[in-house]
Amino acid sequence: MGNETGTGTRDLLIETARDLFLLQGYGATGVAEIVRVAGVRPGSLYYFFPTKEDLLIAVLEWYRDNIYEGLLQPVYERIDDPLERVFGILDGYRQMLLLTAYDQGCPIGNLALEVTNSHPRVRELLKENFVQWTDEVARNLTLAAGRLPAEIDIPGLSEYILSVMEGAIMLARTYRTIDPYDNAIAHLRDYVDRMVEDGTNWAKPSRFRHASDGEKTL
Amino acid sequence: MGNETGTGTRDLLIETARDLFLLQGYGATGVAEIVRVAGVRPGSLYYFFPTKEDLLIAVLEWYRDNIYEGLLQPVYERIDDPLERVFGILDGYRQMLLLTAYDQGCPIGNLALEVTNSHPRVRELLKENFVQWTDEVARNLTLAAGRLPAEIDIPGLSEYILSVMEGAIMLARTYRTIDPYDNAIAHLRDYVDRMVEDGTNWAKPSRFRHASDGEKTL
DNA sequence: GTCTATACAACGATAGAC
DNA sequence: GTCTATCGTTGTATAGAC
Repeated sequence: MGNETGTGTRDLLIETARDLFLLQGYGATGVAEIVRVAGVRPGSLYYFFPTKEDLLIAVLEWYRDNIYEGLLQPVYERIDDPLERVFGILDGYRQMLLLTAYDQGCPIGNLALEVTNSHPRVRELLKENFVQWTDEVARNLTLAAGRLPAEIDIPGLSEYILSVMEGAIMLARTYRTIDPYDNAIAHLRDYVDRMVEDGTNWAKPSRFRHASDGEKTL
Repeated sequence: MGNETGTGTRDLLIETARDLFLLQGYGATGVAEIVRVAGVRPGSLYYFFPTKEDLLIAVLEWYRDNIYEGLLQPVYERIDDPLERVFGILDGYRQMLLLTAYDQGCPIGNLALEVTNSHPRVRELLKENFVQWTDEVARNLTLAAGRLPAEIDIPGLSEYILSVMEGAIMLARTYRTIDPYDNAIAHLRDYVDRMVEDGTNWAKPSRFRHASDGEKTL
């Protein structure tokens, strides 16, 4: 096909590299393989991306710019409750693990551990992706703030949720079973439930506590 | 130097590879670099390890066989309380992040995400290392069982703690700041505190709850 | 913007003398 | 068990015609 700007080829290369990086990692994916799978010649790739790292940067920018379509929208279509939307996002990663037989985890998490000692711009984009994720979770938690304790540190809790998810994916992929992921999310749910039921929370060495029972069908 | 069994060279190669894999990853570390840093010739390396992957396996076996000396002993020397020993282990990773300026995370976690789609024996050893870690945490939690709710699922909680730690290391290394790690451990502490103070826990959809106050200076 | 052809270094691994 | 020398492949990246 080919259009006047060559955008089609550029996007094709980004999407091909994205998929291969996700499956095999950045270092294990060769430029030759990318152009072969994309059906493009090396000259075209290096026309758009002077180095392989520039292609990685474009992939990370793609993830950053497509979080809604790829991650949030499918969940938000099914779920309205903001707190359940957070757990819906987590369930999305669970489905990915099952569908790919643990071959694919979190794209950003994989790259984070592999290339974090790399070029500054890459780390910057990894951070941007993580921050975008936690900001979205925080937005949902804010919408659910009525059910959560007033003094809750929503950004901190959001970041904690990301930590749990990334670690749980790591274990599930290593064990080749969903159990560690389900276990981790169940504990996370238990933790949030305690906050909801409790009216207290926060991880700082706060030790103020008061009984306040009550059933909750979160 | 050189002894009759060549064990010295073998161990030297394992330790050199271990350090380089930790700093740069498995794929990014070349065999040529390993032998150069170790001051050994390629012929010697391939005498002991037919392939690079065999060397990786030896490194993972090293971690498995040295968890006490490298990880537990320094903590257990300072801390006696079993529950605090768990948080002491977590603090060890915190010190490593700070001392290496976020260049080094968890050796097993790094390799887990990088080579988990690799040879079965490698994944098996990654799992052995994780299980050994969670078993040790579970042992400590069992010793502290008097303070924890009776119905607690100790293996599940131990695995959850590992998930939190691995994810938190990932974020701290990406952000190049200790904040995400401290935030995650603080939330974990809060969660455990709630169990200790509460007398209830467990992440299954159990919703039985009963008040039981009491101060606790964990 | 895309093509063919290829440069040049690094890769894992091996051969064979000692 | 260790040495030197090197094989064959793949890696990223480039040159220059079209």
